[in-house]
Amino acid sequence: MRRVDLSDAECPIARGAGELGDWWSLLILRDALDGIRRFDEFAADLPISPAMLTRRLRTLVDSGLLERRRYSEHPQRFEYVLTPRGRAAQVVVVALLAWGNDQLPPQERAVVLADRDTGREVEPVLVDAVTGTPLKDIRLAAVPGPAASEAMLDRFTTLNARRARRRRDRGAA
Amino acid sequence: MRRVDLSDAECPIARGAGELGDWWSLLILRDALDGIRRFDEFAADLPISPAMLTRRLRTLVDSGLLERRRYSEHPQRFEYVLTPRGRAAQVVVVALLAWGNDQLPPQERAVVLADRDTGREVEPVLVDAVTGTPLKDIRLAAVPGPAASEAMLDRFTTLNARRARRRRDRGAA
DNA sequence: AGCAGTGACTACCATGATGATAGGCACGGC
DNA sequence: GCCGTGCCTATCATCATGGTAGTCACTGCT
Repeated sequence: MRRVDLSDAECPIARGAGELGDWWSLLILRDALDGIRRFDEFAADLPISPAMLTRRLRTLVDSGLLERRRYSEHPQRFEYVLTPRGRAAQVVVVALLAWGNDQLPPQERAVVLADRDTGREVEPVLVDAVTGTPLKDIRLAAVPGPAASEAMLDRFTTLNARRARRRRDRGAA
Repeated sequence: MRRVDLSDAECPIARGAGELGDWWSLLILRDALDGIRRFDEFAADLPISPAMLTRRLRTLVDSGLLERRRYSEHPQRFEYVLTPRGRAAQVVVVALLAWGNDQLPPQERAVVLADRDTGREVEPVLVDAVTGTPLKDIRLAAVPGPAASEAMLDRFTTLNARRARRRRDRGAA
């Protein structure tokens, strides 16, 4: 599928987009998080052709999000279970859900999240881990981290220059 | 691009995957959130061909994430700025970043988030808006919401039956 | 022994998306 | 009148997608 390779991109968003940035992968991940494991279970839940499903499962296994595990010896049967990395990708799936639900009044939501133990509905928000402030209330900016390369630093220099120029232009106008 | 149409899917994850589920859209969105607006700015920042960029910008405008705005009359010049819905999609981009950074020790991160006003680093986590509990500490389940259709209810019935069966099997083994 | 059924695929193929290159077009400045 | 800039569009080979049909290794029923 990939014509452009993002797997070794420096930016984590680009890498993430490379791994999760196609709808079948996201949908399969959603199903896996819902407890679906077997080929025919995925096939029954998604409007996907078997050929496509085989391909997608393989790429997800290759990128370490799913593990192909034999659950029966005779005949050989396999199931696909989430790896820790795959389970961690729940943030992304939940973010997608939150984004979709945010635009709907509560009565119009077809899917919501709940605590499996207490049954109480859960409403996901992104906050800063340190202060607890919702990220919506912060003017957020991506900045270079400790491991940023020269090219990455240049990119941010350019971005900042552009921001400053636009501020000036608005001020002058 | 779409061979399967997810735009009117009931599940918000599927709808979201339909709109953001390809890597160029995610990357363009990232750039837009970084303040990039113009065709050639996008083109300079991404290894994308002009034809592809035109197509992607158009689909993002069509799905209401970007707005094509004229900023110069003579000659006509356009820029692409985020709509409110597009800005809201920041959750997804930030989740992608958080997922990628989570797997790296802090010194190896090339991009991090910061508060633009205070300059302090921000570490994004998903929590429940009501209790403030991090979602990682909750056994989460998707459940049908008020607007769930018959088909959606059936899907969850099947999922629950499967979960119960597996619990029994494990108990019996 | 024969046969339908299940689970998990693979082969094949038409069609459509992608990405590269090249070109267009409207203007402004020299 | 010509060059450069900004923003695209045209064309086209190649690759990915999605649909249909078939395979293969069993199991269990008759």
